[in-house]
Amino acid sequence: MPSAAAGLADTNLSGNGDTPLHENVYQEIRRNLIAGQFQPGEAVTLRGLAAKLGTSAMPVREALRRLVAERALDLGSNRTARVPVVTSAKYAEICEVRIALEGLAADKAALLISDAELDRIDNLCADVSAAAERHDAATYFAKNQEMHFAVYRAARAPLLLDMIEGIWLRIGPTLNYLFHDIRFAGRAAATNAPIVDALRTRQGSAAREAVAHDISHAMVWLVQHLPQSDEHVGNGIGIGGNKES
Amino acid sequence: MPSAAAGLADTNLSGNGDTPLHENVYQEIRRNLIAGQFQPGEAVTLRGLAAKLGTSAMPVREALRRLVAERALDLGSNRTARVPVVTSAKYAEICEVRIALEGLAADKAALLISDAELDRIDNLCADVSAAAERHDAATYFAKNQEMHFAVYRAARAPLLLDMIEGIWLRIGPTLNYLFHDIRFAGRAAATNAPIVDALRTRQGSAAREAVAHDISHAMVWLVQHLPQSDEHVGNGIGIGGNKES
DNA sequence: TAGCCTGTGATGTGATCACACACCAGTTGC
DNA sequence: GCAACTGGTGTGTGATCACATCACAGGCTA
Repeated sequence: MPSAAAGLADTNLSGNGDTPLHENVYQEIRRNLIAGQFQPGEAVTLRGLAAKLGTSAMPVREALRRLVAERALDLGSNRTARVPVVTSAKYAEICEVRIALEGLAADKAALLISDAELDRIDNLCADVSAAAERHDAATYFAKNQEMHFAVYRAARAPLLLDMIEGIWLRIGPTLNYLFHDIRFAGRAAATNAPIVDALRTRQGSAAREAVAHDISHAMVWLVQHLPQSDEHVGNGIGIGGNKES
Repeated sequence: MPSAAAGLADTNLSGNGDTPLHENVYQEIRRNLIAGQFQPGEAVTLRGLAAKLGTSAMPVREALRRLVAERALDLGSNRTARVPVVTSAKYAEICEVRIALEGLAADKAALLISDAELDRIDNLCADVSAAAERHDAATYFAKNQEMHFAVYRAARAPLLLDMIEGIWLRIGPTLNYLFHDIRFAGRAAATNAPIVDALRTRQGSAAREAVAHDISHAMVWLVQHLPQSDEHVGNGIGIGGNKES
């Protein structure tokens, strides 16, 4: 088995018209990253990915440089890009930032959101609950993300949205991979309803607190399953930590 | 005059031992960006910079890709990298995010800061005031930045610090260039003292509010001098907007 | 004189090659 | 038997080349 891109299906991106090749490569890697196709700690090599994607090393080089700059990949000491390992300590810090940023976005959204957006968020919220009921981790993850970003997009703050996306890109690989490994409990989903309620009544501070509670609620459960240190991870054993307590 | 890197002095980065060349190129461009050596809206070309820096186009290509990913440069429609033009609307949004992020950092710093760090911040604060008295915009800018980051570093939150650095990198070019153009008024500097006071008494929420006030105070003055749209900027005329009202 | 048109230069993009370094295993020496 | 050396393989890095595209200037034609 080649060391790079264990879960990445072979593709061919060479024939896509006008958009630059490195852009497609970037999107492809990013997509697979969010979908949890890469194991945290796994090495991502230039030529390995180039072979998988059917391109030369050059577009991959640019895509990796971009992902490293966005902190979606880590640059190890030997300059090899690796999928970052989110430790419990790092995740706790990330959640503090998320509460600040996503709380602000929810606050702004409460004052600017339209009824149409509200209805769409309601539907997404129902999808999330349904997926949670079915223990369908994959669509839960996708729909939950879609619902949250529908809220944040309503804030009409592109820079803020951009930064929130960057954070989700960082934690996406680990969380999604975690949900592939650990049986999804079907909890959460109840913390989404207060967000919609606050939004519908246009209460900014209530929306902020609802988002903060949603993030905190997920955190206290997740940190138990995250590794405490980023050493000896990504060798095929799994995410580590206290998997069964 | 070549179109790229108008204010960038010729350098030679080729002989620097072990660190990769593209890393040095990145640092060099970033340094010049923060120092206001590039005009907002100015085009930054591959071969132009390569010639200036005495390297081939390859390291420059990677450095630019990285800076674009960090939003320190914009990628125009014709795929040419440009120094971003921070409009007054964008700056207002940035300040909201800054208040959320830097406020959080100040809050955390108040609980973790050491006396030695507090003394160092005190000294930097004095330097800032002295530079403001002398109307010395360059050192005011540098010392003010150093002082703020000394506070944020005391929060012991590397991810948070990283994001704050990213934001300063975005607004640095415009603000610094603005201060080169417009006579620096010597205001501000009085808003730094409350930050230090709150830190010294370990009052987190007070530190947060002091930082928020510092950011808002600078904003209301700056937005008047920022352009309202990013069109027709960077053609050598200047930053635009209502320069003399 | 006005409008179009083409040639030319510059730009980003992608491929390919050569090189230095790191890692890993096999071998040789003690 | 164990340690140190040594070879090969794979890695990122940087240079160079070829190509498509775009902007603009200059000249041509109507």
